[in-house]
Amino acid sequence: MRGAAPTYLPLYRQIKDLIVRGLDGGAWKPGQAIPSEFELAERFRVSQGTVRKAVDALAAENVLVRRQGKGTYVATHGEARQQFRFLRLTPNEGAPAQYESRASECRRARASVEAARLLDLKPGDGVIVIRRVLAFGGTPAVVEDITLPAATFKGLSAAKLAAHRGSIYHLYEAEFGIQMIRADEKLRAVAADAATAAALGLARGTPLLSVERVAFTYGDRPVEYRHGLCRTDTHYYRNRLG
Amino acid sequence: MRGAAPTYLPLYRQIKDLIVRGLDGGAWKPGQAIPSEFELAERFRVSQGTVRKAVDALAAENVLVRRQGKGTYVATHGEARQQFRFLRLTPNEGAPAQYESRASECRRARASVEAARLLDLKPGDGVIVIRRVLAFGGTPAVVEDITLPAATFKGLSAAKLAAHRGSIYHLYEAEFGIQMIRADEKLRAVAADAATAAALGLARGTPLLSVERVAFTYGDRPVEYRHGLCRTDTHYYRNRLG
DNA sequence: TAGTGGTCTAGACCACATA
DNA sequence: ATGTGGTCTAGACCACTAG
Repeated sequence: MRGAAPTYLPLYRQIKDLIVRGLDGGAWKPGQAIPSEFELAERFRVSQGTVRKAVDALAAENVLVRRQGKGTYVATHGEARQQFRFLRLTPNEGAPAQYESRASECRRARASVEAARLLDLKPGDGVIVIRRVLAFGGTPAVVEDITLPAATFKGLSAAKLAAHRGSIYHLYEAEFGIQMIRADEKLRAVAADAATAAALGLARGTPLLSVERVAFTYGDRPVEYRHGLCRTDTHYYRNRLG
Repeated sequence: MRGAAPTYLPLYRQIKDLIVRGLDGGAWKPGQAIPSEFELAERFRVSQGTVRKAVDALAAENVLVRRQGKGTYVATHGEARQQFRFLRLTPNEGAPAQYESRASECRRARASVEAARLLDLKPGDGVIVIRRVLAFGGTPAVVEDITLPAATFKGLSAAKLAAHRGSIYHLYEAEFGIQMIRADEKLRAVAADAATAAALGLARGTPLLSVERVAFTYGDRPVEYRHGLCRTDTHYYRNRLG
């Protein structure tokens, strides 16, 4: 009679979903405050404690940010503090460095079978492919290809990439209203091919860290696929397990 | 007048610390149930809701495991379910594979400056160094060196390693009462040296994923340092950001 | 001083596991 | 039927921010 799904959805989970729907629909923009807990409680006809539990869950997922005495805010990639949530590359010595991004290419293409599967598209659907190089302190360290659904990122161009200051996720947020919430990555060690070696100023065959990423927005909708190749002699990929 | 530390510690945080101290002191063993929320509330002279919040925090850190209708249990590395919390290597196709561990070496040594720093020891303190190979489905895939404080793991031997079934963290838990809670890792791509290449049946210079790990027990005490080299043609290192 | 999130309590009731 | 964790509520008070 009963499947694997829960037999009922707790009230605070329903409230959480309502808040996410509001965020997804643009009711509250990144960086802005959402209504107070009591106001949301009144709106949804539940107690403030139930709203609190829903907001707690979203804060734990870094979707919302609580600030005592001020309010609860929609997380944004435009803050320095959030900058390193999706950037795990760290210099061997010293603090997380600044990086400069240079996009060498931004073209239209058709989704490969693989890209279509990962981005939940149909093969042949329009995509935008960006190739860029990340440099830390002037030294090129990462070459990556980013694949995006053209329908979602209509109008994205090399000029826009060049004009934007800040992380590319901030650009997605500011220009297209797309919030990146989480990502899955697959890491491998590979040998640099000739083109990549040249771009990074390394010998062909140098071991590089291959990072394949699928990033998701609200509701676990995949909206970005990227494949990066990183030199890891001057930097390492930090990770925390637990 | 006031430093960066909080001006006070909420009651539920104090309760949380008391529970951790109990776990650290062995009051409740891995796999066992801790007392019910009401019993803990009575013992600590607080309300059940306050205990709940403390337990919630520990469950979020995977230190405790809640089971509705049954009780709250101390997490253990002896369960298949917890097996993959610290094992990120995944076969390209199919489900997470079984792996076999073969320790080729288990010797006493003196802590290097580096190991001493990472494990919070004094240089020259006694350590145990284990070298082992992990094989997935019969194919060697990982070579790693594990460094442990000798004082904490007194009596660890090649024989014990060979005799133990299950993960090495389960061995730490079962034989030495050491619970691994979390770990920090540094990942790099490196070229296989001659010895590692031979051990893995690969050509010298093959790109390998280098994984340096410091693992911590209760109270963020570092008790294990390991350095692994993994082939990543048949497997990848999975990671989730967000 | 007012408004927000943060803590703490107490009690009622629901869902689940076990006997 | 009983005991456990899980949800929901209501109210009081604390800590922080801003005007």
